[in-house]
Amino acid sequence: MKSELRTHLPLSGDTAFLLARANARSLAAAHDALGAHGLRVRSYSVLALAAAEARLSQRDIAEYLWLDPSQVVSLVDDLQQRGLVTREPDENDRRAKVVVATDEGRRLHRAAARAVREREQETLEPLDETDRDRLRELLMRLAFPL
Amino acid sequence: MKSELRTHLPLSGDTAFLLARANARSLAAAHDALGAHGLRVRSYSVLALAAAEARLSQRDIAEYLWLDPSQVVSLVDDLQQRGLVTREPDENDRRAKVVVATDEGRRLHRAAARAVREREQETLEPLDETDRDRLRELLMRLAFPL
DNA sequence: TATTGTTATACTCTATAACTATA
DNA sequence: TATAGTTATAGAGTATAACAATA
Repeated sequence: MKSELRTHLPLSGDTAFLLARANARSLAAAHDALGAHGLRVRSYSVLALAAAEARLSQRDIAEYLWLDPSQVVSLVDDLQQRGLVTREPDENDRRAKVVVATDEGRRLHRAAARAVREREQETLEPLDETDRDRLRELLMRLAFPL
Repeated sequence: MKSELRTHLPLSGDTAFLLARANARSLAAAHDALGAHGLRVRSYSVLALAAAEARLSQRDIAEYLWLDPSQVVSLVDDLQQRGLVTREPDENDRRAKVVVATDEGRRLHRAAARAVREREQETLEPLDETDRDRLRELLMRLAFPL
């Protein structure tokens, strides 16, 4: 990078810019780690929610991942065709469909999650353990306000 | 959000996920603030670099914003057609083109930057001043490692 | 009437390769 | 041979509106 930039970084006053750039590095690493498992960031995220205990509907998943419900349809379609998740009827609401990971989906999720965590260490390398915890805590409050 | 989710948040162990979700909120706010000024996040970012002192080439801009050089072409095309930036020849390298903001471009940038900063306060509302500084410092190290 | 999942469509963003002019 | 800018293209992501089944 140009030396003038190093000394006076444009946009660095905008937290939004720093977030975006840090996120770009992080996303690239995650995408890279997931490729070997046949997943992308978004399909991995949906699979992770399907593997959770909460028995989430497609609507829940859309809200949690900040996706449009129509996007969740095709993501679940894909995972279902690969035998990684199933759509189960919600007993309390016949409109809703609960997305649940199959055994194979759970196995893949565990392996992929491990890969993501390992690769994440590189992105987080500039921070020591204390700073990583601090960052997670701050991001948590931004990501889930209230 | 479902109450089970509030107590045990899936994916919250992945810093990448927290970054992505915080960034999604932040991006939406910035996009919203910029709309009134006829800018998007990416065109605003390019304009901000053109308004900086460093006299950056398109290549510099691409690297700084994590964009492909070919994307910068059309972003600069658009800003140039609107009279907000000009392409100036680099005296030291006749291949390169320096992107410089016009007076009108500088005015728009100042107004847009103000709007982004104001709107950003809402996103950062869960954090007090000390935490905001801490977050910026941590993100800076992730965004610009070395 | 409102909500869930779905389909369809258009638009933006991303990734890649090739070309030209310069270095 | 390598780099800066450009063009072209395909694929992924995003935003919106409409519809059927159900609440």
